[in-house]
Amino acid sequence: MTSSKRERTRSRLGECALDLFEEHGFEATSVAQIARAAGVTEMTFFRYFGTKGQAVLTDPFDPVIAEAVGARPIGEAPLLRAVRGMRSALGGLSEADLSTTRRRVGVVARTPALRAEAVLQNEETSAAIAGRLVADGAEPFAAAVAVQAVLAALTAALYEWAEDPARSLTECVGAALDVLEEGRA
Amino acid sequence: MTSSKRERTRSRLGECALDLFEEHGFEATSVAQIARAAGVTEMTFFRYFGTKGQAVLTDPFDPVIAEAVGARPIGEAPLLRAVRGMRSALGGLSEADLSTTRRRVGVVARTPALRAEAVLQNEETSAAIAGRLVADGAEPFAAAVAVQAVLAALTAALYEWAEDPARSLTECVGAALDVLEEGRA
DNA sequence: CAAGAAATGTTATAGACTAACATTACGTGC
DNA sequence: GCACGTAATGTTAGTCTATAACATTTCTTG
Repeated sequence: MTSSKRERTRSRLGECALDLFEEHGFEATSVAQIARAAGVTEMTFFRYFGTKGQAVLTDPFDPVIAEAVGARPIGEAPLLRAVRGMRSALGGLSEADLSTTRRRVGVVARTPALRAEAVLQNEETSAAIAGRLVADGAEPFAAAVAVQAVLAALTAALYEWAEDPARSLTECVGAALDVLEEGRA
Repeated sequence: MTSSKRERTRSRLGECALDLFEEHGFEATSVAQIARAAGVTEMTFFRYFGTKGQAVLTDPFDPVIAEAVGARPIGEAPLLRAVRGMRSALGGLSEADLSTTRRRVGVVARTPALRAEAVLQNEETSAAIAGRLVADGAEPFAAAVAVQAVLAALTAALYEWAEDPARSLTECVGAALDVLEEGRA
């Protein structure tokens, strides 16, 4: 009722894609297979996802982070603001509802083509956050560098989290951000 | 004698690809066009470059950096060691012989698919540098995070350098590394 | 239940890449 | 300089991602 047909088809495609990618690997599963598993046509798949990879590259973090970074005091240096904003953003996420995210990130972590495609996703997040910093007076290039560095650290943390079942998300991300924050002179 | 046939064909393909990418854009030029311009077959192109993008993704920096990072004192924190090693590595490059590199980076900077593919190149560099840090006692995850952050900053600097003809390479890279090292804006 | 809109299907096409096999060009010893 | 082995290139055929134009079905709402 609350979910339209469109939403249901989309999530069904996403789930089938994730299942197949985990079972056979990303490269070894074709869009036709995914579509068939979801009961639709190849064409329909591409109406929902621009590329095969985007079926697992939907990032739930992106919207949250920019806001948290913006909430940090304006006086802080861009790098610190980005680091600390991200830390608080991820602290608020419950580990529970992240299980499928973990599966998705795991597939990405194991697939070169997906790791590559993921940076395009990151660029959008990056631009949003950097824009926020610039609006508060930061120099554009410095802001861009700071944000990209922090996102690189976050990405490394996500891949670590997805592949080591023993570590929690906040643990991995926290450790990664520590490297950036403490490594300063 | 100085250059085998293989080497000549390879560089001819690379030059033709760069020319065509600059003139028509990466997406709008087909491998068939590149091959024809270089006087060979599509098939031959793929014998030299695994993908269309690799024709312009040959990175001359990768070999140099790992060594320079390794040369930094072992006591430094991973992030600082990576930052300072990279700074000294690029200081030794002459701005003169980097003109085609600048053209290549420019094409990459303007093309999403190439920016994405470039990270796979970066991963190899990253692994080499991180390996060096780990061999000197750094914790693996911290080393990986530090190196990836520094490479993200370097990449941002390279894109800036390629697109702003007024700025020098050392200037761009130096400014980017300053952000990581001092956090200043 | 009709009528418009949203979702899906059909067909056709371009282009990146792969594989198996045939052919030409190269360089090295004699 | 010539034969011979090998490296380089060509040929052909195919798979798969992605796009476009057009037809058809399925929802939804008055």
